[in-house]
Amino acid sequence: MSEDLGITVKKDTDISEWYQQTVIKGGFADYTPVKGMIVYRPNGYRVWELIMGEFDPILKAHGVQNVLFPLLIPENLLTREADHFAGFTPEVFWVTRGGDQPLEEKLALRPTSETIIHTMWGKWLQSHRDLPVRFNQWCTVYRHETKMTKPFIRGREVLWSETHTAHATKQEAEKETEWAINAYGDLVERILAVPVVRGRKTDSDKFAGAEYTLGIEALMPDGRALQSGTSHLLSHKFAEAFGVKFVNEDKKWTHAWMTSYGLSMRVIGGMLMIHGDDKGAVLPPKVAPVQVVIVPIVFKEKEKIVNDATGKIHSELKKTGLRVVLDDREGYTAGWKFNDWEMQGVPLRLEVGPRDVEAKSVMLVRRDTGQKIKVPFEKLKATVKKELDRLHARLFSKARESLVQKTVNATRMGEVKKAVEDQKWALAPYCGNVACEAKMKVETGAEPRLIPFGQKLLKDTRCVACGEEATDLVYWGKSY
RNA sequence: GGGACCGUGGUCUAGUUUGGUAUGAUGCAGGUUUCGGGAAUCUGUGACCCGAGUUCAAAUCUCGGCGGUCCCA
Repeated sequence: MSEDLGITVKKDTDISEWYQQTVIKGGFADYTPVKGMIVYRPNGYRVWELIMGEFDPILKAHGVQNVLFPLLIPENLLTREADHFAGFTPEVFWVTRGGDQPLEEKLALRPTSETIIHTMWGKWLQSHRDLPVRFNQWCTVYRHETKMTKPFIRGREVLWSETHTAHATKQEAEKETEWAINAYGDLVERILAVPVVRGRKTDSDKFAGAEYTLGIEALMPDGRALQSGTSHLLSHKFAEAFGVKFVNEDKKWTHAWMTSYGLSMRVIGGMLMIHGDDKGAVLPPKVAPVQVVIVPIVFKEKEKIVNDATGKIHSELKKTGLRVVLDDREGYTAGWKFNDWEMQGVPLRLEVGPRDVEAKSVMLVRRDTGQKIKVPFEKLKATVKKELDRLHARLFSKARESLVQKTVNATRMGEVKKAVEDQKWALAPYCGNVACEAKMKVETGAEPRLIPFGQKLLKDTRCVACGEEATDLVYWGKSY
């Protein structure tokens, strides 16, 4: 066996290198000649398709309609809402030429689509009867990132779902904002087995132009937080800038209350980083392109009985709706195939050789634990289902334990600093003063990630940075 | 925004200091033989990121570009 065929570094030793190899060798993505833009290879894109497949019906059931707006946004629209433009302008890609001719007006590759969607709503919306309206698009957005890029985690081209809504009342819009962040949190936990904390971003970290931003954050094995979905209460600012108005029941023209929320393929990166091991990816069954792989162990003289058995198992399992592959490739040994599928993260493997066929059973192997279970033919379907569920549950509980174990309650700056050094994050009180965030960054290396929902501050709690009366508990940590 | 490192067949890699025929592995194609954790063997295949400069001669030295990785703000 050659050691450098698979993943050549241990996850604990060098997570950056490990992640890169896991993504590339697992067939999820690869670099392209375009800086910061990756290609989603079949394994990676299929994961995204499965995420879309799970989430799109949830959006539709909530009254969201799918649309597709133009990729290019004229400069004058992007600049119309001042905070929004100030926030995004440093990283906008501009199209300035058409063929040989310079364009009269620069066109931005959308960094996000509020400006173009609200423009059209300004034209279309007239009555309170038109509200609420909810548009979603599964699309790409573009940001000229100057920081280091990382496949799925940060790139210049991002695949995502962006949803935009307009409502008649602020209460409704606020409710929408909360609905979205909980929908994201539930989705990520249910299908990616990634536990998240939910809460509000501090003011310095909110979406450019929003009244406030809600977010979900997952914690990576190296103690960095990964923002995995955001939901913004835009209130009236955009409505005013783009003239999104309607006639209310009192016959008065009123601005609509807007929200927007987004979930990107970043969650795929987080999922890979959290669950993977030294052999590569470990995929939760709900998003695994292949859930079960059957590997025949073929011997010359017993070839036929093994092939008959695996063929039968394959077609039986397919009938149950599972995504199952029979690896009958010739010229590869069984051991080679094991490693190949493990690298890709396939949750369950069924080994079928002459010994198994004679015993009327198969050997089922769990990707997460390596555990081998001898399963009689007649119990196979039920056992496969059960083990897939168990695998998902174990991935989630392991990740949740890690989240709990890496969360430190702190009241002093030194404790936050220590937490960051230990590759953890800290929950510590904060007074709401932006100067304290800057101080924390310098002294501890940590940024405020989220103000979790449902935290009750004891009276007289002091800000971890300045010692003044605190207003919120905040997760502090490094981030991706 | 600042800094460091790197770029050789599809992949990994030797060679770069000291300029001169490019090393090995793996992969890939076709055979033979195998198959319970990356098997063996034979034949074939395939590379110095791009551009300019220095030189009789550049993978090697210089400059620029492109791309990648990491660290700090």
